[in-house]
Amino acid sequence: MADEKELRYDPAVIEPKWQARWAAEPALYAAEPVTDKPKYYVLEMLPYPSGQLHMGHVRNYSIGDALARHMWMRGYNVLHPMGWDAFGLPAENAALKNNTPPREWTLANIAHMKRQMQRLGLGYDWATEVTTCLPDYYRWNQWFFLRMYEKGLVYRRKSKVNWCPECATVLANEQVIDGHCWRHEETLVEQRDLEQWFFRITAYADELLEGLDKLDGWPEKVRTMQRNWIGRSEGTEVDFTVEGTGEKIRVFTTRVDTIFGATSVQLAPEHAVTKAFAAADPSLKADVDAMIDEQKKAREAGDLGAIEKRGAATGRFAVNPYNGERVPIWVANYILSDYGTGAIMSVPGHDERDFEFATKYGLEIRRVIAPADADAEEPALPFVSEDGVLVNSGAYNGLTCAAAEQKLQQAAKAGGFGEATVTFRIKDWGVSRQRYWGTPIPMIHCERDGLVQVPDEQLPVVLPAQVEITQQGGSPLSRVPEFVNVTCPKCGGPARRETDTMDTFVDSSWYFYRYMDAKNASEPFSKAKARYWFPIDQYIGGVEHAILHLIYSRFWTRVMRDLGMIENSEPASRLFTQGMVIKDGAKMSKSKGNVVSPDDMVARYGADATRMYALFAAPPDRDLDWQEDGVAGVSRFLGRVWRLVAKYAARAREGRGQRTAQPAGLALKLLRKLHQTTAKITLDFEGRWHFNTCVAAIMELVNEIQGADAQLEAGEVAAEVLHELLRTLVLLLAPFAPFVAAELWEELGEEGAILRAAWPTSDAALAREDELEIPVQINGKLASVIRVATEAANGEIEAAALADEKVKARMEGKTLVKVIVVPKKTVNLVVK
RNA sequence: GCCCGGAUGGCGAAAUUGGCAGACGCAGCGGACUUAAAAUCCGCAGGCCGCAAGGCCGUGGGGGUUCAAGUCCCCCUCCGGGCACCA
Repeated sequence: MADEKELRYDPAVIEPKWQARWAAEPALYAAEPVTDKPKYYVLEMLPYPSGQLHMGHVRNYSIGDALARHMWMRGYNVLHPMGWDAFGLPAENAALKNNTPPREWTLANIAHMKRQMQRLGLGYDWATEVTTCLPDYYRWNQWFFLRMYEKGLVYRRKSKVNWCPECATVLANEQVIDGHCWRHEETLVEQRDLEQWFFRITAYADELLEGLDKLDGWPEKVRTMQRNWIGRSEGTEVDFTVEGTGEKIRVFTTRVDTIFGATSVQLAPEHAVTKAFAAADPSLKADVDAMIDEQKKAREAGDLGAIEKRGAATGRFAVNPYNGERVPIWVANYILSDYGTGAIMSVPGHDERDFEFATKYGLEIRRVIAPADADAEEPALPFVSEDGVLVNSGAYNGLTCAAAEQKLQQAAKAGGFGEATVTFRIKDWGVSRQRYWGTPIPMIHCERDGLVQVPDEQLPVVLPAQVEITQQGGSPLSRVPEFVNVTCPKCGGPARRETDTMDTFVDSSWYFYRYMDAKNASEPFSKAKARYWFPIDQYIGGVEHAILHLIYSRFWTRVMRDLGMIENSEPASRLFTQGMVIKDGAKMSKSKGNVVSPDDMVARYGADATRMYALFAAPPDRDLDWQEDGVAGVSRFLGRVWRLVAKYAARAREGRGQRTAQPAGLALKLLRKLHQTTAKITLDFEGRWHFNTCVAAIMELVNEIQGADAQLEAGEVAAEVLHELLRTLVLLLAPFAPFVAAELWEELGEEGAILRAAWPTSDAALAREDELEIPVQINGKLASVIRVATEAANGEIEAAALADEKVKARMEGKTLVKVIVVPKKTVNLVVK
């Protein structure tokens, strides 16, 4: 590299060179088998193979790769895998558009994106690659489905489901955002009644909620979102009896202590009792139909709250089981049939909404809760409080709300007209999809035997290759007779195969368990490996999966635990959600035309500069504003590193080995900066993750070394010092710019891969400054700066401050009132 | 409406515990090198006043606590995200 030409930093030369070397040496990035070594599992969310990496991916993977490389250098056994969330609708759309089979399209995209990742120098263990659309993976989806079916965690039922006309399939609740399809932001989701397969995620609702409290390595934001989504609500169900018919209306309430104040019962428009009443009353039916329509429209618009509250009296009455009182039954347009029991008791005295409704329709408003403090003035109604005592409530008068709730629940239970209960907002996970490109559901419909499981030995149920993809309703698989027509495994008679496929979120709910044992043909993964590798130490991805993928994964992990396959209850002990990549103030998107292609960046500035910029431009948890000039700046910086190392590499090599002499002068100054930088970066990797300032710190270090170039040229610094400086600099750079680090490592004459070199340690004694600059303030305003010994006593600092010329000048004619010395920080002179 | 973030130079940002606001980089300006340009290197650079020394102002706005506030407390504005008739 002595020759002039090679002094130029050219990523287009070195990056392909190392890319080829790494490809030829896959063991470099491979995890070791289960050992005594401490393990570190760092995982980035696997991408959907759309065909192109975008900057959000680059950012996500640059963070994960930096961490993985750092942990490798810290001596951990690191698992750092990558895979493909490869089922899903875009492949079918592409098939319609280009007449390419989904499988071909998907696999070609994967091949391309894998090359992009390799070009970026991301250190993945490709031997563990998982591709969810291949039978060796999705057979285990089927296997899990059957195990869950056996445990009653899978069931089939007809119900109201979300239907996206654009996708021509059903969506899970989690995939409906404000009434719109999560994939088609413009498309309103319709409600349809369909027979569907469900996973009983609600069986784990309580546990999923409680687990959040212990997930302190997860962002509070994500935990809050999940808590809201699960929406646990403790309350009481109580049966009111319809006068005349004796029919029961079960209401759900969180405030059974206010039940003596119930002055009406209100039904959802779609409640079964409503339907019965409406059938006998044409004018009521018209009202109810209008309300159903209203709710449907509001639901589709994603704003149920926008409906103006209204109701219709049914003319019927219901009896309160606690006091035998008869109250009118109403139908109201804000009561939802799918929450609680679809019926409520209305207590206008102690609930804002009920108060509003009762006022509108002239229903009775009654006080049944008084303030706990008997001397307090009677508050105006509605009085919404749980810190009161009951009044006008018969035998329960005088009890606190909490005590009354208990007694009332006991009475309901004893009287057989109700019980304490818990209601959740979360619903079971609808997993049926009427699409082709997904995991076939391994069930068979037999006329004689009903639902029959596909026997394990017949797995996988393979997706047929030749299928006509259309936009018409019904699964494309239902039009493949060879697929549909089977013999019943039980009776051997003719039977029909299930033609729905599974939601692709099934694939991503457990893929991270497969990596550690990706080739296992006899089980999803080995239990021993799971015990070693799980939970994931650090999971990294976008916050957009806070509810979808991350709640399904937590559910699935618990299911596997209860199947005896793993011992952990949570998939990941730490979660990091990186910010979005934006440009010109908006998230990058094709429609906004502000997309920056990673390929372009790599071609122009190299992978190192692109990745390092992604880490440098903002802290990883914040949004990042992409500015191409910034990438150019990072590229220039790498060029400076390159020239610096190249210039002194020969001399540094002469100084290989342990530095012995106690450094002084310039050597001390430079080594001090080096050890300070090492300490700072090491600390950041341990949790704070401000990689932007890590890069800045390396830049400062390089500035300092380069600033002494003339003295270095003059040989003022010993070869061993030069060696330590450059060698450590390259090590510090390695997690952020792996190509240039690898090249310079070799240039410095080091043997072996830099990834296997030990992360540098900081010598605290060397890093410590022996003199500090201390600002001197007068009345809190900066007056001067003094230099004192680091360990100077307060008295010395004070004396030095008072002796300072500038300070003296400012103190002229003033009286010193008080002196505050903060060691190593500041001196403040309070004067009058 | 409720819950989380956020607001700092022309721009991206930094300030780990309350202790020199603006590190690092971009853009800009000046200089060196060059026939010239690019590249590179050196330097300047929050605003206002000033030839300068220096002074005053300054972290969305208002108030407060403190010797000292970007940082803590109260109120408000704006931006981003999430939730929202949930009984």
